[in-house]
Amino acid sequence: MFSPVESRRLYRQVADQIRLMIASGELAVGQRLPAERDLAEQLSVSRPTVREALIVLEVEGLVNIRMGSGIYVVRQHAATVAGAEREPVEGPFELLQARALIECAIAEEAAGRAKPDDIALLDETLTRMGGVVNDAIAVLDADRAFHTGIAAIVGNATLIRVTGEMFDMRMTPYFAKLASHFEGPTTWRSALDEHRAIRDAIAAGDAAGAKAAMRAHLTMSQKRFSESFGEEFSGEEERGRNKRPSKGTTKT
Amino acid sequence: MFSPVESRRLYRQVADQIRLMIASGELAVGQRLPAERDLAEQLSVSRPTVREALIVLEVEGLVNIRMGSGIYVVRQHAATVAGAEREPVEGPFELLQARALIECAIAEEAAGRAKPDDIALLDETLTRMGGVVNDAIAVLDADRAFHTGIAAIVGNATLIRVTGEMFDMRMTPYFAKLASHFEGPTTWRSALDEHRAIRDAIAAGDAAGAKAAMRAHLTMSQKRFSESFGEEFSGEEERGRNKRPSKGTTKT
DNA sequence: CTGGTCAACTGGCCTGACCAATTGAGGTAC
DNA sequence: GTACCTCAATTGGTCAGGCCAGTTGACCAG
Repeated sequence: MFSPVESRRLYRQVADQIRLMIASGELAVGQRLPAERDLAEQLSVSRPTVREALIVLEVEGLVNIRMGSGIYVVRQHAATVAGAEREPVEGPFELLQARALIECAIAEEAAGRAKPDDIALLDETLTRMGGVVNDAIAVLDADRAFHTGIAAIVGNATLIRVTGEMFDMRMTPYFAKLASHFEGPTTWRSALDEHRAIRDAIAAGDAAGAKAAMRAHLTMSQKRFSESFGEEFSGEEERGRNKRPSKGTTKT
Repeated sequence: MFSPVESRRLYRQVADQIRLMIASGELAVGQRLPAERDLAEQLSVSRPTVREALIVLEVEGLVNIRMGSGIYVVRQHAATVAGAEREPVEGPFELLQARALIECAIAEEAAGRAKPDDIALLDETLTRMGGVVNDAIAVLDADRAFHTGIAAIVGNATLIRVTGEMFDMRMTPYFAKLASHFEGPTTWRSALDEHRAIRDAIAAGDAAGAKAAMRAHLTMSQKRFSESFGEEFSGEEERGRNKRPSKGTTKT
């Protein structure tokens, strides 16, 4: 049943093992897990380690921990789980491709629904973005606001959230490292122009145009990205202390 | 309604506090956090509690814990968080609408790329689904495999993940409780028929047909849903950017 | 200046204990 | 007999202190 555990980030291995038992159905949905103390004994680890593993599963949404009662399986499939350790799975290009497909559909839909208020909101992000092209952090924020703002026009919270999540994924260490090389006032101004084209198409109610403009924008992003791919790691940023990305710090 | 407190667990309060400091920029991206022992002292809690909070943030992808070195801020936006009892899950209706938009675009794209192997994979999920319409859990699994299988045809890991995540969202306690009332062998057989229509359109390379079939499938899902419990969601319709309290049941 | 060693961090994990919430069995009043 | 109450066992939540292992940078021999 429960087998002892090996090495390397113990609580994560414990989490993996329990996650596997849930996915395989060995632990059915709704079922109560053994008590923390029992789990610790059966896995030959200490209770704090078991607790840490269970907290991981709780954050992932797989189990529900109820004080004084027990730990219950709430669903079978490991859902989201933010970035952390999945960089080896999805590369920047893959991400941009996915965004192109999804955000094009959103832009297309938004073109038929936009009201003056919505356009005003987009304009706000555009002017804000134009004023901070030299601030790497603030401009990213405006960029994000523009993309989620389009999703907001459709009026669906899920779309807004998914759009934001995909945007945030560029913040993985590996991605951010690359981005720091090709992002600059010049490229941001290009992106801003493309944003304006999208905004205009949506404001005009031109669904096909909005879709095309969004596709062009994300395609260009991809292009700007690949052009600076050759010189991966040439310099370090201000607070960087010579730490290579070493893309496997927490991969399991 | 009764107890808005929920008696927040300590490590979650600590996690919230640190998360806030990151979001506000007080802790910049790339910066190293104080050592666990120092954090424990500054926050007047024990080190295990700090550790548990940091593990939460690590799973969420906000920080990167490096053994022997320290804890580093990776990114600023909280984003995802699957959320066990996180009620901010959008309503079922909203979710299906988002899925319609995104999965239609995916189906459209898949129709132009499907190879025999891909179709065979879809067929496998269809036969499997047909054999277990009476098993509430197994049929859900086959359903999921079909939808992610279509995303897999496009060959983009991000799309597969997003599709699976949106599907899994129906597993929230609130959603699952409602679903148990309208899901049955009959409705599953209807869904299976709609799946077959999607599969046929993709196999035929008919992009527009695949898109239409997927839209029909998710629209029908929505309809089946609202016919049994639709009254509860009659208020939220398209274009409705309301934020329904919809406080998810912490316990069922 | 170069290369290697080592000691002071830092996180990883453990033992053992006590507190607080939940829950159900058993007792009491009606 | 039923309804309510009490209370103790069970379970998660938190704390304290300690040792081990990996990381890092200063220091010293060459």
